[in-house]
Formats: sequence, C-alpha cells, structure tokens
Amino acid sequence: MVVRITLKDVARASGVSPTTVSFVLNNTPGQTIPELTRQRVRQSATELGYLPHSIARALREGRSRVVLLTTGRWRGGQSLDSFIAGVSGELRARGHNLVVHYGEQSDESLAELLEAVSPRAVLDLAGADLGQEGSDWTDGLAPATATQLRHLVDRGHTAIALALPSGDYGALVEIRLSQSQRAAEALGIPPVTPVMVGQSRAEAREAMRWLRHEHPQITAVAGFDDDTALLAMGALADAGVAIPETMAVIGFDDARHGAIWTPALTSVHIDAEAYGRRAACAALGIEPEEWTGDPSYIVLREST
Amino acid sequence: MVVRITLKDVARASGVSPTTVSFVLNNTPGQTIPELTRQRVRQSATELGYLPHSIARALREGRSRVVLLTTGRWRGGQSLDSFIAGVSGELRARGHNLVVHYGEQSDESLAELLEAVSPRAVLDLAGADLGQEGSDWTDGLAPATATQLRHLVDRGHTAIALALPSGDYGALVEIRLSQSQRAAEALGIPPVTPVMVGQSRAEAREAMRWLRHEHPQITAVAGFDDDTALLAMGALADAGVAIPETMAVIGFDDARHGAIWTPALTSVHIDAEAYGRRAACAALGIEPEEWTGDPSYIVLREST
DNA sequence: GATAGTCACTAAATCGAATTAGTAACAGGA
DNA sequence: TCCTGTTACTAATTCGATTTAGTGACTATC
Repeated sequence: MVVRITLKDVARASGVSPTTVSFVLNNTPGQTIPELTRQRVRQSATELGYLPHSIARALREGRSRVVLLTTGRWRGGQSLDSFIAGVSGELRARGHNLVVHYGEQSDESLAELLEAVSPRAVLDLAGADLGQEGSDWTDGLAPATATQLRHLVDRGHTAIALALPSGDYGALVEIRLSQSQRAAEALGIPPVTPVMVGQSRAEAREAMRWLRHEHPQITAVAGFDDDTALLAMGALADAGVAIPETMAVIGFDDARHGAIWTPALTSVHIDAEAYGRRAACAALGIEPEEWTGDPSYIVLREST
Repeated sequence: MVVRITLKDVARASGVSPTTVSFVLNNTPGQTIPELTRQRVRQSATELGYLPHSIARALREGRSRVVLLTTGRWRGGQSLDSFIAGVSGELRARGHNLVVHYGEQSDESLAELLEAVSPRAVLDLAGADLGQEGSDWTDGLAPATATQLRHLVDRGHTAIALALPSGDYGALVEIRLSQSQRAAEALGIPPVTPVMVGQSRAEAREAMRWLRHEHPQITAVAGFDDDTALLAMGALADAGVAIPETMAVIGFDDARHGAIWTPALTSVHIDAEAYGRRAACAALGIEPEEWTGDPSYIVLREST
C-alpha cells in the first residue's frame, strides 16, 4: 500500500524497459521476446511482489476489471446468495472482481456509480436482467418452477393454486405465473389458480377463504416464495385446515426460516451458483461453459 | 459513455485553460478567480454535462471516492439493510459511493479487490468492525438490547432467558449476551439465563425442555434474533406452552417473516440508518453529526 | 522610478500501465 | 554489396484530472 511497486521498478530490476515488462507480463501477442528474458522479467516481478495498479490500467483501457451487480429491491432468499457466490467465483477465476450495489437506485446515482467504478459490465437484477423474460436468471427459474409443481403432481395433486404476493416484486410475479402455467401444461394438469395472499395475515385469511369457497377442488398451494407460502399456510392453519392432509403447501427458494415452522415448509432449493457463473461469463462476453442441467431440488419437510 | 466530456472540452468551451476549470470545479482554495469567470466555467460544465472521470482522478489522488463494505457471513435482518442505506446515503451526500462486497473473502481476494477498487476506506463488518466491542455498530446494538429487555420488564417479567443460536455468528453472540447482562443489571432484574436453541426444531425442543425444567421461574424468552426467537417459540408451542400467557417471546431485528407466524412475533425494530451514517462519517474521517438518541423501538405483535 | 505585491491565469509534470511507432543489430538471399 | 526480414528490444505518447511552479499585467509603496 505505502510503497507501490510499479512497472518501472520491475524494469529496472530485470534490466529491460517498462515496455518489455508490460509485453511479458501481459503476454502481448506478436512480440518476439526470448524465453530467457521473459523468465528474468517474471522472476523479478514476483520477487518484488509486483501487482499491476488497476486504476492506471483502467484509465488506459477505459474500464476497470470490475463487474457491478445491482440488486434493486430484490432481497434475500438462498438463491440470491448462491447466485452472487457463483458470479463472484467465476469472475475471480477470470481476473475480475464483483462488487454489489444494494438498494434501489435512481438513474442519477447509477450514473455516478458507473463513473466511480467504471465497471467492465453491469449485471442489473432489478432492471432489464430480472424484469424481462429471456435473461439467464429468469429463464433459470423455469425448471425450478417446474420442479415445484412436479413435486405436487407426484404426490397426487392436480388442482393447484399459486399463491402470489402483493408489493413491489416487479415483473417477477408475472414471470413466475406464466412459467407455472407452462409447467402445468407440460405436466398434463389444468392451469394453476393464481391467488393473491397480500402482505398480512388478515389478507391471507381472506384470500384462503375465497380460494376454498370458489375452488373447493384445490388440494395444494404452491408459493411464489417461502414467505408467501408461509402466509398462506398460516392462514389455512387459522381456518383449521389440516396440512398437508387437506391442503399441501410448498414454498420456493428455501428461505432458512421455512424449516422452523410447524409444520415445517417443504420448499424448492435453487442452486443458483451455476446461473451466477453463466451470468458472469455473459457479462464478460465469454461463451459460457456447458450447461449441467437443472440445479433445483425439493427440500422435503412436513407441509406436503 | 461513448463520447466523454473532459476537462479540456469544458476549458475550450469557456475559453480558459484546463487548470482554471479544475480550480473552479474543485473550489481549490488559495486561488484568485473572479466570480464572472467561475460562472462561465460552471455554466459550460453543466451545459456540456461534464462528469469528472473518477478513474483519472483516482489515479492522480491515489485512491477512489468509493467506500467498500465487506459483510463476511453477516446476512439479512432489517437492520443490515437500513445500515447499508444509511452508509450509502451519507456517502453519496459527501460525493462518495458505497460498494458492497459479499461473502467471506480470503485475505488474498480482499487484497485484489482493494487493488481493483482502491477505495477511500473499507468498512469491514465481518472482521474488526463487527467482531469487537467498541465499534459504532456493535455499540449501537446495546440500546436495542436494552429496549428488548425493558419491554419484557414492563410487562412484568423478571426471570428472562436469552435464546442464542449455534453456528457461525462470530463474536456477536458474546456481545449480545454481555450487553443483555448489563441491561438486566440496569433494569434491576436478575441476570438473564442464556440458552442455546441450536439450529433445528429438535434441538430447540430439547433446549426448551431443559429450560423449563431447570428454570421453572422463567416467564419470558428474548431471542438473539427473530429466527432464534421463532425457533424457541415453535418448540414451546410443540410442548403445549401457551404464548404469551405462560411464556412470552420477543425477537430482535424485526425480520419480515416474524409477522406471519401464529402468534405473530413481537420484535425490536432497529433503525440502523443513523448508525450507517455515523459509520460513513467515521470512514471518511469526518466528525459525525450529533447523535439523536436510540433509534430502536418495539414492534408489538402477539407473542408478548 | 524601482520594488514588491496582488490578480488572473497557464504550461508542464504527474499518477502507472498500455501501446504505437519506431530502431539498432544481425542473418540470409540476389 | 545491397536489400529485405527478423529479432530484441525501447522512446514516446496516451488515458483525464490534479497540482506545482510559474508568467504577464497591473497596482501600491517607498
């Protein structure tokens, strides 16, 4: 930190010019430098503990080797954590770093941030990348959605409701719904019945009352996420409905606290690391590695 | 992005040298520049939409106007969110930006990250800043801890257990415990009884059985956090204990899902924004603004 | 009228790495 | 012998803002 080792220092130590050092350390193609010299340079670089000053490099190259991830209002959930871990790991392996900007941001502050970091790329979970279908991340949810419904179908349920939250989840609610309908079709069951459970226990009770009155044939509720599922499950319990005997409930994205409940909530665990790695490759403009199948699985607890 | 407006452009537009522009825009002290010229410069700067290129600036100044927050394993909770919001807001107001690095990091990758971002300062929640007593953030929890116990005392409880999690919470468990003991003393009640509820429902049941057998006089459980409190509450419910009549339960840090439970969990809401702002000032080496009292309050639900 | 002091500026160096445009030195072919 | 090509390098410029060290022009003082 205090004394910075620069290209010049390495050049001096190895008896060549800074230019040559740069050529060697960057493996600049089209340069004819004998192996002996290369070794000398590399050795004194490691001996001195040379680390390229990335700000200088960024100034020259016009952008830094940092990728910025903005999450917007998106919060929590196991899958976000593993997604971030995946992005971060992949980027690191490719000489880059991940940096996360939290919270919703105005366009203005985003511009400032871009200025401040000059990232190589931006992964915007809040905006385009999450909001519209077709991104890796949202497409990644489709198999998980299918996993959720398949579990219920495997247990003999065919009339299924999808509990949806109200509040600021952006386009994600729509996406999950349409993915569920597609999955239902593929599984050969009738379309799922969407039901808004709102944010509070009272709203959820009302919603469940409506559901059981209007759709008495329904025997299972799939949740938009674990909180939504828990809200529905609590409301059903309040109404004296036996879970899972009369009504099965399954969550989504395996938030830790689903396990604490009585009955403990069955959920879909999404290993989003693979998506994270793919997203990282996409951000760097690299062809992503081969796809290794669907990384979502059921965490079986008591509610189904 | 594509066409960058530089100091030179502003200089050309306003008919002065880049030096003068820099002096004007940075309000460099000790410079005698008439107000008329200043206005001219400032006007063409805004007209052209000039934004200083912070990488160039960082290169010159030796560090960027970014503050890095590393969270380590610390996860979730309302208060982390508001803490981050506070830090972020304060920094922005002072011309800086916050960037969060998630996940535990090796020293090596931290060094890399520092290289990549050259932050003005680092706020390390995982390490020193969180782990040891005496930091703003952990000291900030003391009044919240007192709030938690005071609520129980106000409701007539004097024999109180503190439910603690197992797992990787670092020094925070110790800190909360010692703060609780201090608060208990100040409130004139006997020391709280620590009880490890573990991670699973089964462990929690065992812990609650032990607690009720060994300390039958205890009438209230305070949680390390909401998940811990919920775990304890679920175990008590399993054992047929009436909540809050026989045993009151209160959480900490008001995670959203506490409200979904039956009975809904009373908790302590911590408005950590103020702490965040103070932490930001500390990071920038600025004397923080005046302290405006304890920003924690009780969210009263059904469990107390 | 010489000197000092302010005013209103500017030229040039600087931060560190990347890169373009070279240049000596030598080899091989016509 | 001259010319072309290759090898093994290097000098100098660039990225954009900051900052030091000036420089003329003018005013005030002795």
